Amino acid sequence: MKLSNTLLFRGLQDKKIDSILSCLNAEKHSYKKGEIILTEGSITENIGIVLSGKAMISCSDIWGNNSILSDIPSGSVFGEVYACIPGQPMLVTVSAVENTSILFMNVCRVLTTCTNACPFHIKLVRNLLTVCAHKSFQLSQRIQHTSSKSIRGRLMSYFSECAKQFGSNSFLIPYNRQQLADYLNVDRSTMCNELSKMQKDGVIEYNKNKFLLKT
Amino acid sequence: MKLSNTLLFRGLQDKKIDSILSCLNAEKHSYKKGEIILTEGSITENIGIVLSGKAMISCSDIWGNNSILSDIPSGSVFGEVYACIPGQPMLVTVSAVENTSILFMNVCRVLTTCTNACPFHIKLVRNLLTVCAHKSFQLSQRIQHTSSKSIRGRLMSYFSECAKQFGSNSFLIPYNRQQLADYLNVDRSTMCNELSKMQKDGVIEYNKNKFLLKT
DNA sequence: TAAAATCTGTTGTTACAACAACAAAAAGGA
DNA sequence: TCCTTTTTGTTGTTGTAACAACAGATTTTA
Repeated sequence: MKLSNTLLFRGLQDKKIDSILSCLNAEKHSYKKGEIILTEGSITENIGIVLSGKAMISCSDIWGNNSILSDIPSGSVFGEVYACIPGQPMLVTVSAVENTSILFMNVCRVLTTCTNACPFHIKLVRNLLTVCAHKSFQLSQRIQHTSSKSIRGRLMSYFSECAKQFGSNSFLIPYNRQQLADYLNVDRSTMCNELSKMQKDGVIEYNKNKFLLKT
Repeated sequence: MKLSNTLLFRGLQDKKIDSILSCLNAEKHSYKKGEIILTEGSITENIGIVLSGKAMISCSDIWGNNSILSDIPSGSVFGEVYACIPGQPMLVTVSAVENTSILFMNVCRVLTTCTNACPFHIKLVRNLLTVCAHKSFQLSQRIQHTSSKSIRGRLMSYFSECAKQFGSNSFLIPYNRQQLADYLNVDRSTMCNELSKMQKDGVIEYNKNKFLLKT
C-alpha cells in the first residue's frame, strides 16, 4: 500500500510523507489473523493505518453478542476518533481479519495548537478531517442498514449500497456470512435461510461473496 | 447560546468569531417545531449550529420506520459530515424538535487549501475535527445501544451511558417515549411495557423523563 | 375551563427472528 | 491424498418483539 494513495496522505508528496512519519514517531506492527490490535476500554492517542491485510472494528455486549461496525481495508485508518478525543477510552475493539501490518502514528502534535503552522501539518489535519467525516458517514450507513425490522430489509439495504458503490448490480462483499450477520446484527443461520429464500424469490443470486441484485 | 461556548468555536475570541462568521457567510434561520431543516437526499455544503431550541437527526426506510440517530441540543453542530464530503447527498434528515433557530455557515473556504493560513481558520479546522470525532463517537454509542437483541438490554445500555454522563444514577433523558423507541429501534408500546416490568423488577424507577438506575 | 390533541401505558394476538442441532461443502494442513 | 477445521446451508421449536386497539394521563389552545 502506497501511503500517498491513502485518504490520509492524499496530496502530500512522498518526501513530505517521510518527514511527517518521523515527526509523528510512526511505528510498524504486524498482527496474525484474529489477533486484537486495539482493545475496548483502552486509551490510545495513536491512529493506525492498514498497510496490508485487513482489520475490522467491532464491539460485543455482556452476553457475548458480537457486532461489526465496519471493516478496515488496506489503506484505511482507524482510531482517529479516539486520537481526537484525548482520554476517551475506546468503545470498540479493532482486530485483524487476516495477517495484517499496521503503521501507528502519534497525531497529538498535529492536533495541539503548539505546532508550528507548517503547510504539511495543516494539510494533514484537513485530511484527517476528511477521514473522520468518512468514518462518520460509514457509521450512518450501518445504522441505516440495521434500521429495518426484517432481515430481508437489512440485506436489501446493504446490497443496494454495495451495488451503488460498485456501480453495478453485481458486486463482491468484504464479509463472510458470520461477519455479514454481525454487521447487520442478525443471526447467521436465520440470515442464510433468508438469503436462500431471496434467491428462490428471484430477488438476488449469489455464489460465495459475489452477489447479483436483480431488479 | 453563546458561540464561544460551543465546541466549534472553542478557544476563539468573540471578535475573531464575528470576523469568521462574516467570512463564512453565516445566515440565521428559524424553524417551527416539527419542521424539516435538511432533507434526506439533498446536497449541502453548509454546516448548521443550533443557537436555540433543539433538533434531531433521523432517517426512515421505505416502510416508514423512523430511526433517530442523535439529538442535537443547543450549541451543537450538524451537517459537518456532508460539508466535509462535497457532493455526497445526505442519508439523513435533520428536523426541529421544538422551535429552533439555526446559524448556517459555508465552511468550504476553511476546507479548501486555497485559504490563507490565518491562525483562526486553522483553529476552526481543528475544532471541526473535534466536532466530527464527537459525532462519530456518538454514532458508535448508538450502535452499541442497539446491538442487544432484547429491549431491556438496549434500555440498560442506554441508561448506563446516561448515568455515566450525568455522573449520577439519576438523570434526565432528552427523548420522549416515541423518540427513545426510535433511537433504540424498537416499538414504542413494547418498550413502555418493558419499562414497567423493569420498574416492577426494581431495576429502575422513572417519572416522565427522569430515570433512576438502581444498582 | 372545556375541548382537542398529544403522549403514555396496558393488553392480547401474531409473525418472525433467535436458537439449537445437524448436514453438506469448502478450505487448509499433514 | 486423507483428515481436520472452518464455513455455509437447512430444519424445527420457542420466545420475544411488533402490531393493533384502546384507556388513561398530560399538555395545548380556544
